[in-house]
Amino acid sequence: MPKVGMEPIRKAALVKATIVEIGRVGSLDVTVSQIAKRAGMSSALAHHYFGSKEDMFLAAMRHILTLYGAEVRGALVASRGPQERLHAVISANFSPANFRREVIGAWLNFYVLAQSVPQAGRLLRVYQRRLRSNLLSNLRPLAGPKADELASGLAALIDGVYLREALKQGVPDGKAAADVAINYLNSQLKGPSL
Amino acid sequence: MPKVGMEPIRKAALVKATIVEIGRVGSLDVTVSQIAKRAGMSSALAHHYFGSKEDMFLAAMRHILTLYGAEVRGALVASRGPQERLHAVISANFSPANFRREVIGAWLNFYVLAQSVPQAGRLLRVYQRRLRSNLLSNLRPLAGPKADELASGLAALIDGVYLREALKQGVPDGKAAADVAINYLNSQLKGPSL
DNA sequence: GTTTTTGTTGATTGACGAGTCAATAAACTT
DNA sequence: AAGTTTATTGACTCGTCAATCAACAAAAAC
Repeated sequence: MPKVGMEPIRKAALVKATIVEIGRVGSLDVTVSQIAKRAGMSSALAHHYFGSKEDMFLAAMRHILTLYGAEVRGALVASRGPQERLHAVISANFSPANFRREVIGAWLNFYVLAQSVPQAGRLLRVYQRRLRSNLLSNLRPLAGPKADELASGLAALIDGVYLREALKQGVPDGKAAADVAINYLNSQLKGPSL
Repeated sequence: MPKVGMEPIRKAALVKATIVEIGRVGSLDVTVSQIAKRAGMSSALAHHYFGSKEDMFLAAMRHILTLYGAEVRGALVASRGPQERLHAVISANFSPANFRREVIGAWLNFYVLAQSVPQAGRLLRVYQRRLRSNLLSNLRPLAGPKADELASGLAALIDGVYLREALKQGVPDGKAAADVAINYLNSQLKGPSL
Protein backbone atom coordinates (compact mmCIF):
# COMPACT_ATOMS: atom_id res chain seq x y z
CA MET A 1 0.00 0.00 0.00
CA PRO A 2 2.57 2.58 0.98
CA LYS A 3 2.76 5.12 -1.78
CA VAL A 4 5.52 7.61 -1.50
CA GLY A 5 4.93 11.31 -1.08
CA MET A 6 2.10 10.97 1.37
CA GLU A 7 3.40 13.41 3.93
CA PRO A 8 1.82 16.60 2.60
CA ILE A 9 -1.42 14.80 1.83
CA ARG A 10 -1.63 13.25 5.26
CA LYS A 11 -0.73 16.48 6.98
CA ALA A 12 -3.34 18.42 5.06
CA ALA A 13 -5.95 15.81 5.86
CA LEU A 14 -5.07 15.97 9.53
CA VAL A 15 -5.22 19.74 9.63
CA LYS A 16 -8.61 19.71 8.02
CA ALA A 17 -9.84 16.97 10.30
CA THR A 18 -8.57 18.85 13.33
CA ILE A 19 -10.64 21.89 12.44
CA VAL A 20 -13.71 19.84 11.70
CA GLU A 21 -13.46 17.88 14.93
CA ILE A 22 -12.86 20.92 17.10
CA GLY A 23 -15.83 22.57 15.47
CA ARG A 24 -17.96 19.48 15.86
CA VAL A 25 -17.12 18.81 19.48
CA GLY A 26 -17.04 22.49 20.33
CA SER A 27 -13.89 22.28 22.39
CA LEU A 28 -10.24 21.34 22.32
CA ASP A 29 -11.13 18.09 24.02
CA VAL A 30 -10.72 16.10 20.88
CA THR A 31 -8.61 13.00 20.94
CA VAL A 32 -5.89 12.35 18.45
CA SER A 33 -7.73 9.17 17.57
CA GLN A 34 -10.86 11.09 16.64
CA ILE A 35 -8.89 13.41 14.42
CA ALA A 36 -6.93 10.59 12.85
CA LYS A 37 -10.03 8.55 12.24
CA ARG A 38 -11.76 11.42 10.50
CA ALA A 39 -8.64 11.92 8.41
CA GLY A 40 -8.71 8.25 7.52
CA MET A 41 -5.65 6.95 9.28
CA SER A 42 -4.43 5.51 12.56
CA SER A 43 -3.59 7.70 15.52
CA ALA A 44 -0.04 6.39 15.38
CA LEU A 45 0.36 7.86 11.94
CA ALA A 46 -0.93 11.20 13.11
CA HIS A 47 1.74 11.18 15.78
CA HIS A 48 4.26 10.18 13.17
CA TYR A 49 3.66 13.24 11.03
CA PHE A 50 2.99 15.73 13.78
CA GLY A 51 5.07 15.13 16.83
CA SER A 52 2.28 15.95 19.22
CA LYS A 53 -1.32 16.94 19.48
CA GLU A 54 -0.31 20.48 20.22
CA ASP A 55 1.55 20.62 16.93
CA MET A 56 -1.62 19.57 15.17
CA PHE A 57 -3.55 22.35 16.83
CA LEU A 58 -0.94 24.89 15.87
CA ALA A 59 -0.85 23.65 12.30
CA ALA A 60 -4.62 23.96 12.16
CA MET A 61 -4.41 27.51 13.45
CA ARG A 62 -1.76 28.39 10.93
CA HIS A 63 -3.90 26.96 8.21
CA ILE A 64 -6.91 29.03 9.16
CA LEU A 65 -4.75 32.10 9.48
CA THR A 66 -3.22 31.43 6.09
CA LEU A 67 -6.60 31.05 4.44
CA TYR A 68 -7.74 34.19 6.13
CA GLY A 69 -4.67 36.12 5.06
CA ALA A 70 -5.03 35.00 1.48
CA GLU A 71 -8.66 36.02 1.43
CA VAL A 72 -7.87 39.48 2.73
CA ARG A 73 -4.99 39.99 0.34
CA GLY A 74 -7.13 38.87 -2.56
CA ALA A 75 -9.91 41.24 -1.64
CA LEU A 76 -7.42 44.03 -1.19
CA VAL A 77 -5.76 43.89 -4.60
CA ALA A 78 -9.17 43.99 -6.22
CA SER A 79 -10.13 47.28 -4.66
CA ARG A 80 -9.04 50.91 -4.95
CA GLY A 81 -9.23 53.69 -2.46
CA PRO A 82 -9.51 53.55 1.34
CA GLN A 83 -13.26 53.28 1.50
CA GLU A 84 -13.44 50.37 -0.88
CA ARG A 85 -10.50 48.70 0.76
CA LEU A 86 -12.08 48.91 4.19
CA HIS A 87 -15.18 47.26 2.89
CA ALA A 88 -13.04 44.61 1.29
CA VAL A 89 -11.21 43.84 4.52
CA ILE A 90 -14.40 43.66 6.50
CA SER A 91 -16.15 41.49 3.94
CA ALA A 92 -13.19 39.14 3.79
CA ASN A 93 -13.59 38.51 7.49
CA PHE A 94 -17.07 37.24 6.85
CA SER A 95 -16.49 35.51 3.55
CA PRO A 96 -18.06 32.10 3.07
CA ALA A 97 -14.66 30.46 3.45
CA ASN A 98 -14.03 32.00 6.85
CA PHE A 99 -17.48 32.50 8.28
CA ARG A 100 -18.43 28.85 8.56
CA ARG A 101 -19.61 26.91 11.60
CA GLU A 102 -16.49 24.80 11.96
CA VAL A 103 -14.13 27.67 11.38
CA ILE A 104 -15.97 29.93 13.80
CA GLY A 105 -15.96 27.19 16.39
CA ALA A 106 -12.29 26.49 15.83
CA TRP A 107 -11.52 30.18 16.04
CA LEU A 108 -13.14 30.53 19.42
CA ASN A 109 -11.19 27.57 20.69
CA PHE A 110 -7.95 28.97 19.39
CA TYR A 111 -8.55 32.01 21.54
CA VAL A 112 -8.71 29.69 24.48
CA LEU A 113 -5.65 27.80 23.34
CA ALA A 114 -3.81 31.09 23.17
CA GLN A 115 -4.37 31.50 26.90
CA SER A 116 -2.15 28.59 27.75
CA VAL A 117 0.03 27.91 24.71
CA PRO A 118 2.36 30.83 24.04
CA GLN A 119 2.89 29.84 20.42
CA ALA A 120 -0.84 30.00 19.84
CA GLY A 121 -0.93 33.41 21.44
CA ARG A 122 1.76 34.59 19.08
CA LEU A 123 -0.16 33.36 16.06
CA LEU A 124 -3.30 35.08 17.21
CA ARG A 125 -1.42 38.30 17.78
CA VAL A 126 -0.10 38.10 14.24
CA TYR A 127 -3.68 37.99 13.05
CA GLN A 128 -4.67 40.88 15.27
CA ARG A 129 -1.79 43.01 14.12
CA ARG A 130 -2.51 42.25 10.50
CA LEU A 131 -6.17 43.11 10.82
CA ARG A 132 -5.36 46.27 12.72
CA SER A 133 -2.78 47.43 10.23
CA ASN A 134 -5.09 46.75 7.31
CA LEU A 135 -7.83 48.76 8.91
CA LEU A 136 -5.57 51.51 10.13
CA SER A 137 -3.81 52.27 6.88
CA ASN A 138 -7.14 52.74 5.16
CA LEU A 139 -8.77 54.58 7.99
CA ARG A 140 -6.10 57.20 8.35
CA PRO A 141 -6.93 59.04 5.15
CA LEU A 142 -10.60 58.99 6.12
CA ALA A 143 -10.60 59.56 9.82
CA GLY A 144 -7.28 61.20 10.60
CA PRO A 145 -6.45 61.12 14.31
CA LYS A 146 -9.60 59.16 15.09
CA ALA A 147 -8.29 56.31 12.98
CA ASP A 148 -6.54 54.60 15.82
CA GLU A 149 -9.44 54.10 18.17
CA LEU A 150 -11.74 53.47 15.28
CA ALA A 151 -9.58 50.57 14.20
CA SER A 152 -9.66 49.16 17.71
CA GLY A 153 -13.40 49.40 17.81
CA LEU A 154 -13.84 47.80 14.43
CA ALA A 155 -11.51 44.96 15.25
CA ALA A 156 -13.31 44.29 18.52
CA LEU A 157 -16.64 44.42 16.78
CA ILE A 158 -15.55 41.88 14.20
CA ASP A 159 -14.30 39.51 16.86
CA GLY A 160 -17.46 40.06 18.85
CA VAL A 161 -19.66 39.18 15.91
CA TYR A 162 -17.70 35.95 15.55
CA LEU A 163 -18.10 35.18 19.20
CA ARG A 164 -21.85 35.69 19.10
CA GLU A 165 -22.18 33.65 15.99
CA ALA A 166 -20.53 30.76 17.79
CA LEU A 167 -23.46 30.63 20.20
CA LYS A 168 -26.09 30.63 17.52
CA GLN A 169 -27.11 27.64 15.50
CA GLY A 170 -27.92 27.32 11.85
CA VAL A 171 -26.01 28.58 8.87
CA PRO A 172 -24.06 31.78 9.57
CA ASP A 173 -25.10 34.80 7.54
CA GLY A 174 -21.89 36.45 6.47
CA LYS A 175 -23.62 39.26 4.66
CA ALA A 176 -25.61 40.33 7.71
CA ALA A 177 -22.53 40.07 9.90
CA ALA A 178 -20.47 42.22 7.57
CA ASP A 179 -23.27 44.78 7.47
CA VAL A 180 -23.06 45.28 11.21
CA ALA A 181 -19.39 46.18 10.91
CA ILE A 182 -19.84 48.31 7.81
CA ASN A 183 -22.68 50.15 9.45
CA TYR A 184 -20.44 50.92 12.39
CA LEU A 185 -17.77 52.17 10.05
CA ASN A 186 -20.11 54.40 8.10
CA SER A 187 -21.65 56.05 11.09
CA GLN A 188 -18.25 56.69 12.61
CA LEU A 189 -17.02 58.26 9.42
CA LYS A 190 -20.13 60.40 9.04
CA GLY A 191 -20.12 62.19 12.33
CA PRO A 192 -16.67 62.54 13.90
CA SER A 193 -18.72 63.01 17.06
CA LEU A 194 -17.45 64.87 20.06
CA MET B 1 -13.50 19.33 63.58
CA PRO B 2 -16.73 19.06 61.68
CA LYS B 3 -18.67 22.23 62.22
CA VAL B 4 -22.20 22.20 61.04
CA GLY B 5 -23.50 24.53 58.38
CA MET B 6 -20.46 24.34 56.18
CA GLU B 7 -22.26 23.65 52.98
CA PRO B 8 -22.85 27.21 51.80
CA ILE B 9 -19.37 28.24 52.87
CA ARG B 10 -17.73 25.34 51.09
CA LYS B 11 -19.78 25.82 47.99
CA ALA B 12 -18.97 29.49 47.81
CA ALA B 13 -15.29 28.75 48.27
CA LEU B 14 -15.41 26.19 45.49
CA VAL B 15 -17.19 28.51 43.12
CA LYS B 16 -14.64 31.20 43.73
CA ALA B 17 -11.77 28.77 43.38
CA THR B 18 -13.21 27.45 40.15
CA ILE B 19 -13.22 30.89 38.61
CA VAL B 20 -9.73 31.66 39.82
CA GLU B 21 -8.32 28.38 38.55
CA ILE B 22 -9.97 28.61 35.16
CA GLY B 23 -8.65 32.12 34.85
CA ARG B 24 -5.20 31.09 35.99
CA VAL B 25 -4.86 28.06 33.76
CA GLY B 26 -6.67 29.73 30.90
CA SER B 27 -8.80 26.75 30.05
CA LEU B 28 -11.39 24.38 31.40
CA ASP B 29 -8.66 21.81 31.87
CA VAL B 30 -8.57 22.30 35.58
CA THR B 31 -8.74 19.29 37.81
CA VAL B 32 -11.16 19.02 40.65
CA SER B 33 -8.16 18.52 42.88
CA GLN B 34 -6.71 21.85 41.84
CA ILE B 35 -9.95 23.62 42.54
CA ALA B 36 -10.47 21.84 45.84
CA LYS B 37 -6.94 22.55 46.92
CA ARG B 38 -7.31 26.24 46.22
CA ALA B 39 -10.56 26.21 48.12
CA GLY B 40 -8.79 24.52 51.01
CA MET B 41 -10.36 21.10 51.03
CA SER B 42 -10.03 17.61 49.62
CA SER B 43 -11.30 16.73 46.17
CA ALA B 44 -13.62 14.21 47.74
CA LEU B 45 -15.37 16.99 49.59
CA ALA B 46 -15.76 18.97 46.42
CA HIS B 47 -17.44 15.98 44.88
CA HIS B 48 -19.57 15.65 47.96
CA TYR B 49 -21.04 19.13 47.64
CA PHE B 50 -21.20 19.33 43.90
CA GLY B 51 -22.03 16.07 42.27
CA SER B 52 -19.65 16.59 39.40
CA LYS B 53 -17.11 18.90 37.92
CA GLU B 54 -19.65 20.09 35.42
CA ASP B 55 -21.91 21.18 38.25
CA MET B 56 -19.04 23.23 39.63
CA PHE B 57 -18.55 24.92 36.31
CA LEU B 58 -22.23 25.71 36.01
CA ALA B 59 -22.35 27.06 39.55
CA ALA B 60 -19.38 29.27 38.73
CA MET B 61 -21.13 30.55 35.65
CA ARG B 62 -24.27 31.26 37.57
CA HIS B 63 -22.26 33.12 40.13
CA ILE B 64 -20.62 35.36 37.56
CA LEU B 65 -23.94 35.94 35.88
CA THR B 66 -25.52 36.81 39.21
CA LEU B 67 -22.81 39.31 40.05
CA TYR B 68 -23.15 40.78 36.61
CA GLY B 69 -26.90 41.04 36.90
CA ALA B 70 -26.69 42.72 40.26
CA GLU B 71 -24.19 45.21 38.98
CA VAL B 72 -26.37 46.15 36.04
CA ARG B 73 -29.48 46.43 38.15
CA GLY B 74 -27.68 48.58 40.63
CA ALA B 75 -26.39 50.90 37.95
CA LEU B 76 -29.82 51.07 36.41
CA VAL B 77 -31.78 52.20 39.45
CA ALA B 78 -29.28 54.99 39.97
CA SER B 79 -29.87 56.54 36.59
CA ARG B 80 -32.69 58.39 34.82
CA GLY B 81 -33.45 58.66 31.17
CA PRO B 82 -32.44 56.42 28.27
CA GLN B 83 -29.11 58.07 27.59
CA GLU B 84 -27.93 57.83 31.15
CA ARG B 85 -29.22 54.32 31.46
CA LEU B 86 -27.37 53.16 28.39
CA HIS B 87 -24.17 54.51 29.80
CA ALA B 88 -24.91 52.78 33.05
CA VAL B 89 -25.45 49.43 31.37
CA ILE B 90 -22.30 49.74 29.34
CA SER B 91 -20.22 50.85 32.28
CA ALA B 92 -21.54 48.00 34.39
CA ASN B 93 -20.18 45.57 31.84
CA PHE B 94 -16.73 46.96 32.43
CA SER B 95 -16.98 47.60 36.12
CA PRO B 96 -14.01 46.60 38.27
CA ALA B 97 -15.94 43.64 39.62
CA ASN B 98 -16.61 42.19 36.18
CA PHE B 99 -13.72 43.39 34.11
CA ARG B 100 -10.99 41.49 35.90
CA ARG B 101 -8.42 39.06 34.50
CA GLU B 102 -9.88 35.96 36.09
CA VAL B 103 -13.45 36.85 35.27
CA ILE B 104 -12.61 37.70 31.69
CA GLY B 105 -10.72 34.45 31.33
CA ALA B 106 -13.54 32.49 32.89
CA TRP B 107 -16.04 34.23 30.66
CA LEU B 108 -14.21 33.23 27.52
CA ASN B 109 -14.08 29.65 28.69
CA PHE B 110 -17.76 29.64 29.46
CA TYR B 111 -18.41 30.51 25.86
CA VAL B 112 -16.53 27.38 24.95
CA LEU B 113 -18.35 25.36 27.57
CA ALA B 114 -21.61 26.54 26.06
CA GLN B 115 -20.64 24.82 22.83
CA SER B 116 -20.83 21.39 24.35
CA VAL B 117 -22.91 21.71 27.53
CA PRO B 118 -26.50 22.71 26.76
CA GLN B 119 -27.10 24.03 30.25
CA ALA B 120 -24.15 26.38 29.88
CA GLY B 121 -25.54 27.54 26.57
CA ARG B 122 -28.82 28.32 28.21
CA LEU B 123 -27.16 30.38 30.91
CA LEU B 124 -25.20 32.33 28.38
CA ARG B 125 -28.30 32.99 26.37
CA VAL B 126 -29.97 34.36 29.47
CA TYR B 127 -27.14 36.83 29.77
CA GLN B 128 -27.37 37.76 26.12
CA ARG B 129 -31.09 38.29 26.30
CA ARG B 130 -30.79 40.40 29.39
CA LEU B 131 -28.10 42.58 27.91
CA ARG B 132 -30.02 42.93 24.70
CA SER B 133 -33.26 43.86 26.39
CA ASN B 134 -31.54 46.39 28.63
CA LEU B 135 -29.95 48.05 25.65
CA LEU B 136 -33.00 47.85 23.48
CA SER B 137 -35.50 49.37 25.84
CA ASN B 138 -33.28 52.40 26.27
CA LEU B 139 -32.28 52.63 22.64
CA ARG B 140 -35.79 52.66 21.30
CA PRO B 141 -36.65 56.17 22.49
CA LEU B 142 -33.36 57.43 21.09
CA ALA B 143 -32.93 55.50 17.88
CA GLY B 144 -36.39 54.38 16.90
CA PRO B 145 -36.38 51.66 14.26
CA LYS B 146 -32.59 51.57 14.24
CA ALA B 147 -32.64 50.41 17.85
CA ASP B 148 -32.71 46.78 17.01
CA GLU B 149 -29.58 46.51 14.97
CA LEU B 150 -27.87 49.06 17.13
CA ALA B 151 -28.41 46.83 20.13
CA SER B 152 -26.96 43.88 18.26
CA GLY B 153 -23.92 45.88 17.32
CA LEU B 154 -23.38 47.17 20.81
CA ALA B 155 -23.73 43.74 22.34
CA ALA B 156 -21.26 42.27 19.87
CA LEU B 157 -18.86 45.10 20.50
CA ILE B 158 -18.98 44.57 24.23
CA ASP B 159 -18.30 40.87 23.85
CA GLY B 160 -15.55 41.61 21.37
CA VAL B 161 -13.82 43.97 23.75
CA TYR B 162 -13.90 41.22 26.35
CA LEU B 163 -12.46 38.74 23.91
CA ARG B 164 -9.60 41.02 22.97
CA GLU B 165 -8.87 41.83 26.56
CA ALA B 166 -8.44 38.13 27.21
CA LEU B 167 -5.46 38.08 24.86
CA LYS B 168 -3.76 41.04 26.45
CA GLN B 169 -1.76 40.96 29.61
CA GLY B 170 -1.63 43.37 32.48
CA VAL B 171 -4.44 45.00 34.39
CA PRO B 172 -7.58 45.52 32.27
CA ASP B 173 -8.63 49.13 31.83
CA GLY B 174 -12.37 49.15 32.26
CA LYS B 175 -12.70 52.85 31.63
CA ALA B 176 -10.98 52.66 28.25
CA ALA B 177 -13.02 49.61 27.32
CA ALA B 178 -16.28 51.29 28.20
CA ASP B 179 -15.26 54.33 26.19
CA VAL B 180 -14.96 52.27 23.05
CA ALA B 181 -18.54 51.13 23.43
CA ILE B 182 -19.85 54.54 24.45
CA ASN B 183 -18.09 56.10 21.52
CA TYR B 184 -19.80 53.64 19.23
CA LEU B 185 -23.12 54.47 20.79
CA ASN B 186 -22.66 58.20 20.47
CA SER B 187 -21.65 58.18 16.86
CA GLN B 188 -24.54 55.91 15.98
CA LEU B 189 -26.98 58.20 17.71
CA LYS B 190 -25.52 61.29 16.09
CA GLY B 191 -25.76 60.38 12.46
CA PRO B 192 -28.53 57.89 11.71
CA SER B 193 -26.46 57.33 8.59
CA LEU B 194 -27.90 56.04 5.34
C1' DG C 1 19.62 -7.51 -4.82
C1' DT C 2 20.55 -5.79 -0.69
C1' DT C 3 20.18 -1.64 2.09
C1' DT C 4 17.80 2.44 3.28
C1' DT C 5 14.07 5.35 3.40
C1' DT C 6 9.10 6.17 3.78
C1' DG C 7 4.48 4.68 5.09
C1' DT C 8 1.62 2.30 8.17
C1' DT C 9 -0.66 0.16 12.18
C1' DG C 10 -1.94 -2.86 16.40
C1' DA C 11 -0.52 -3.26 20.76
C1' DT C 12 1.39 -1.35 24.74
C1' DT C 13 2.93 1.89 28.21
C1' DG C 14 2.38 5.27 31.55
C1' DA C 15 0.16 9.05 33.44
C1' DC C 16 -3.50 11.36 34.97
C1' DG C 17 -7.95 12.37 36.72
C1' DA C 18 -13.19 11.94 37.75
C1' DG C 19 -15.87 9.84 40.74
C1' DT C 20 -16.75 6.30 44.66
C1' DC C 21 -16.16 4.19 49.13
C1' DA C 22 -15.17 3.14 53.71
C1' DA C 23 -13.93 5.04 57.77
C1' DT C 24 -13.66 8.62 61.34
C1' DA C 25 -15.56 12.18 64.07
C1' DA C 26 -18.08 16.01 65.63
C1' DA C 27 -22.57 17.81 66.20
C1' DC C 28 -27.52 17.54 66.64
C1' DT C 29 -31.96 14.68 67.87
C1' DT C 30 -34.87 12.18 70.89
C1' DA D 1 -26.88 7.48 75.60
C1' DA D 2 -28.12 5.69 71.48
C1' DG D 3 -29.04 6.96 66.83
C1' DT D 4 -28.93 10.09 63.03
C1' DT D 5 -27.19 13.57 60.30
C1' DT D 6 -23.32 16.41 58.55
C1' DA D 7 -18.40 17.05 57.64
C1' DT D 8 -14.30 15.21 56.05
C1' DT D 9 -10.58 12.60 53.83
C1' DG D 10 -7.18 8.89 52.14
C1' DA D 11 -7.27 5.24 49.32
C1' DC D 12 -9.01 3.08 45.47
C1' DT D 13 -11.32 2.02 40.94
C1' DC D 14 -11.87 2.54 36.37
C1' DG D 15 -11.54 4.73 32.16
C1' DT D 16 -9.25 7.50 28.87
C1' DC D 17 -5.67 9.13 26.13
C1' DA D 18 -1.07 10.92 24.44
C1' DA D 19 2.84 9.00 23.07
C1' DT D 20 5.96 5.06 21.93
C1' DC D 21 7.34 0.66 20.03
C1' DA D 22 7.87 -3.29 17.29
C1' DA D 23 6.85 -5.03 13.20
C1' DC D 24 5.69 -5.27 8.41
C1' DA D 25 5.54 -3.57 3.51
C1' DA D 26 6.60 -1.06 -0.49
C1' DA D 27 9.36 1.98 -2.92
C1' DA D 28 14.01 4.18 -3.84
C1' DA D 29 18.85 4.17 -3.76
C1' DC D 30 23.09 2.00 -4.39
